[in-house]
Amino acid sequence: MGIKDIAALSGVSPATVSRTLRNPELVNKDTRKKVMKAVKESGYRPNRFGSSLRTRQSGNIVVVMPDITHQVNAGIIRAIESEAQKHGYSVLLGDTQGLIERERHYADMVNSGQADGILLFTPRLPFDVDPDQPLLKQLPPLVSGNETIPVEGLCRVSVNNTAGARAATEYLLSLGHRRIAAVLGASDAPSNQERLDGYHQAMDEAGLQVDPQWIVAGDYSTDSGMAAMEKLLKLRQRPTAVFCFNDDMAIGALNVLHQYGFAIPQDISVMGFDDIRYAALMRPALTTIHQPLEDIGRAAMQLLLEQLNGRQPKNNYVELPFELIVRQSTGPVPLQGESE
Amino acid sequence: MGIKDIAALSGVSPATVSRTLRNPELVNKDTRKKVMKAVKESGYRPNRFGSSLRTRQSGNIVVVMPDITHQVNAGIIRAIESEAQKHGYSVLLGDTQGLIERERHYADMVNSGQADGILLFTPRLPFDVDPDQPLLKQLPPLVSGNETIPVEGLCRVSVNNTAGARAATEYLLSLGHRRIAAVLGASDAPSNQERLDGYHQAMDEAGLQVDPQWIVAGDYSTDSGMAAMEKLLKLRQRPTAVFCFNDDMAIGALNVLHQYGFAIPQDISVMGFDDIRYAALMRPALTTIHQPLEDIGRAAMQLLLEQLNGRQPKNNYVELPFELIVRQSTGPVPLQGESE
DNA sequence: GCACAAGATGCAAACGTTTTCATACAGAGG
DNA sequence: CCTCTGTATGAAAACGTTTGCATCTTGTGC
Repeated sequence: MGIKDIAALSGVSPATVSRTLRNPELVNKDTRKKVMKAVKESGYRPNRFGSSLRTRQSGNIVVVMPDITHQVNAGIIRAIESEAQKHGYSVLLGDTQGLIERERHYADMVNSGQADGILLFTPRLPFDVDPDQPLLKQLPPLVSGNETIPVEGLCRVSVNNTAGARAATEYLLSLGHRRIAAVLGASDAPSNQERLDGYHQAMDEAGLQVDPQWIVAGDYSTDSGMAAMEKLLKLRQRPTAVFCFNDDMAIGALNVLHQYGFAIPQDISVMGFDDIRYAALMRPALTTIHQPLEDIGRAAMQLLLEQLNGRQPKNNYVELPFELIVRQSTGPVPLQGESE
Repeated sequence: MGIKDIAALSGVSPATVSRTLRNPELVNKDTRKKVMKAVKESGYRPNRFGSSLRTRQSGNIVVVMPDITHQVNAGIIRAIESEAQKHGYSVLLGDTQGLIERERHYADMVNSGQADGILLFTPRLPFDVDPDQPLLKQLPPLVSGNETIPVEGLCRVSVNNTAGARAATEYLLSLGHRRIAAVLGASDAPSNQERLDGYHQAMDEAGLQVDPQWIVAGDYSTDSGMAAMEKLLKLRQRPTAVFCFNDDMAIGALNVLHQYGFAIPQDISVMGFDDIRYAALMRPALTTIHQPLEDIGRAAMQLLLEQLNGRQPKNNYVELPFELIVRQSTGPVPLQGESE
């Protein structure tokens, strides 16, 4: 059941069969019909490897993520896959489990021709590059998402983390909060630095001095959110609002606060970032910054498709809109908070 | 940079290079070293397509899931991917978004040779089969997971849903509950039927009559859990405990109960199934049945590997242990509940 | 010293496509 | 009637591996 059989079946040459399937406009209408008929009847599917070997195109893309188990990543990859399939590409899953060696392993797939392009949601470029050559020329079709790698000219897509964090902080300020803590994400994540910038911008513009104790380390995990909250509660001057740089940490914070008997948001306000599905289902429901996961995934894939089709996209940075979602975990600053 | 170049570089034939890479034991130690050196220095990676074309092996497996966005699926696929990579396989992601046409699309990948095997987490076999022939002979290397397709001899892996649901129900019974409602999952999911069986078994054994009104339809989504809970609250004789067939629905139920001002578990107990990450983070934390996602994924992959290596696994059904996780959403039956 | 086995290696033919180049034919313009 | 252009097809050469078979070498037992 190779292309030769179809050729024989329809009385033409393999070349014509191939053309019928890939460039129908090159073949006469009647011939086309004959071939199509034979294809249908035999259920012939071109062998991908024969084709790939010849064309040097795999029809695969690989998406590299630190942990597909996180809502945010799962949502994004789902959109990617949908968009990819629409354009005839299959997606190879690359969950790095946080290991750099794995990042390299997946990067290798595109080097070895197993994938035509790569979607990177990790904060590094896992490629060996010659520092003397222009970087971009050495990279395969690639787009960086979320943890956007700041390389001039690199295709990137994400929400504006800085503006998002700033909007979050400004919202807390608008509620009257002045002592606003920030729980940071993974220290090697660009998104973390960006969000921190946004926080600082808002505080600066409000003319507020930030007590360094209000800035506490985390790593985007729920546990780190809990630990951070514990630390904040021990401060002499407790913050009246806590802005966690993602929802998981905010959920951790919520739990610690409950445990210590605090009322939210009466005693203390909590904000997240991401708007994962469970944010709305918490008690109290979490105020947060929404990320349009589907749009991110789709945009990333589209940017990659441009490159795969040989066009260098005009806009190599796609910035998607975030949205402030006000729920019940934030409220006006408590009175004693003001007066203290 | 083909195999020929390496051959030239190391002064041997392409055949020997190939053997060095794939069956080192066939080649003399010294030769092996020479070749390896050339490979290292040139950074040569065998072209997968040349190889695949010849061997008819893709080195890929495809995993088909209804929605990778769900914790349970994401956790499983992560384990699969890890195990697959360990054995040199790459995984193609197949998120069906619930569409049967997509299931078929992914099934086609293994038919067209793009994947060597398939891991199915959907409740259907998306293959065209000849009903006169023995079914198993017509299927590619395949294992069915979670929504286990009940075909004699098919490789399957899952927890014992029936026993799990039964344990859940028995636990509620042990707390003194008698009016125990069940919120069902997707009606076409085998897991749903199995869990329902378990529920009935426990109720029967306790000698309790099940009021049909206590059995309410759902589809494993949070929304359906909410709707179901609303329905249950409208009953003249309200249940004192609600067993939702997954955590998402239980979380929905929890939210509705909060909304109506019920105290959990004082007024009403709620149980889930799955033990997703957020179950422990709910207020109150959700009592549930734990599924060992990692083990499920690994077992499924191992079962597939057996088949890919030409061995028919001796045990074609792997049943993994569940665990009853008691948290705060369940408690003794309220007194008025007993007396009513 | 000979036959034979075993161990290494090379030759060359696949595997199933795509695509360049050449050919064939038909119609148009002179 | 001849040439020219354009359209439709086919022949054949890749693409990069793997592997059956043949060959050559070396060692072993008699």
